[in-house]
Amino acid sequence: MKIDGIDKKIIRSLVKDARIPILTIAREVGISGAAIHQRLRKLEKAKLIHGYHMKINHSSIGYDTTSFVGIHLEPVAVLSSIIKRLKEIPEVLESHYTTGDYSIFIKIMCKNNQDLIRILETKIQQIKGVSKIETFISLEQQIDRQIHI
Amino acid sequence: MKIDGIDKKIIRSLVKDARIPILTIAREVGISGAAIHQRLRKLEKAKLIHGYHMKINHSSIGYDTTSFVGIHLEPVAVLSSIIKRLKEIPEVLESHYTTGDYSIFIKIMCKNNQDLIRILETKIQQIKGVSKIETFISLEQQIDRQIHI
DNA sequence: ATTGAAACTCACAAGGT
DNA sequence: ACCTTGTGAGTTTCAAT
Repeated sequence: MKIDGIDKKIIRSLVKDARIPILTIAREVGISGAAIHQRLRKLEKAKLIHGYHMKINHSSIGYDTTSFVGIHLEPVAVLSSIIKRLKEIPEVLESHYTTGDYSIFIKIMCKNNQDLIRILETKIQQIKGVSKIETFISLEQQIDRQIHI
Repeated sequence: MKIDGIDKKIIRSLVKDARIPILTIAREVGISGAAIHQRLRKLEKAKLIHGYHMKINHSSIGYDTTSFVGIHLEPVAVLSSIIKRLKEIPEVLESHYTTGDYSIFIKIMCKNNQDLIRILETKIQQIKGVSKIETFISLEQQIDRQIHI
């Protein structure tokens, strides 16, 4: 899959604002709307685009605590069944199988610190195979962006 | 700001697919397009919506290594100037000021492990005020989602 | 690959209930 | 808060280049 300068401009536009009209991109780039449309189909077909998503301001719906939790697993633990349990916890937004000190590393979003403690104690710690956890609460997020094309 | 069931349906639709036409949502919900349009304006005005973004399949553009890096700071370090330096590194996608072992916690996306090492050694470690870093490479991401409304 | 035209669909604003 | 309507704008397909 080759991506030229026009493709990059299309991608940059849509990364910034996924609801921008194709014709607006077309005018900025200087080719017809039909051409942009066709290129976009091509990019989607090549699976270069993962989707278009609205991002919610989580604090405006009462979710104010973002945290990262490193999870140590017991030697006998089965990863797939633990992931299945984690998926059932809606506050768990990301889960990574990692190198380093932990086996699983998750990003979790809770209403507040108390809510976080509740979820850690009554949900995460209860999962069979989880031995020790370590929590890092984000006091402030200064950077939030995508990889630049 | 009160959010009713219709608002939730609108939000869920757009979180899943930010380019879905308003009229399609209208037909699913069962009210007019103009009503959906008005509600959306209201939600945007209330800053409940952070934006609409296209998500790129990073591996299809050659970025295959996602990592988390815990950064220890020297006692004299100035946070704001370190963040400024981190912002200049395009591979740094998230930065959090955290409680726990580290002061700063970043998410970083690189082409491969060698690229990661290069960025850690020639960029992150070179920042004045950074003392020790600890790296967690994501071997697999099993969960990636937003908070559910 | 890109274009312009055609047919269709949508967004947005105004006025009414 | 919601609806209807109108119009300008956007989307999508397609034959032609």
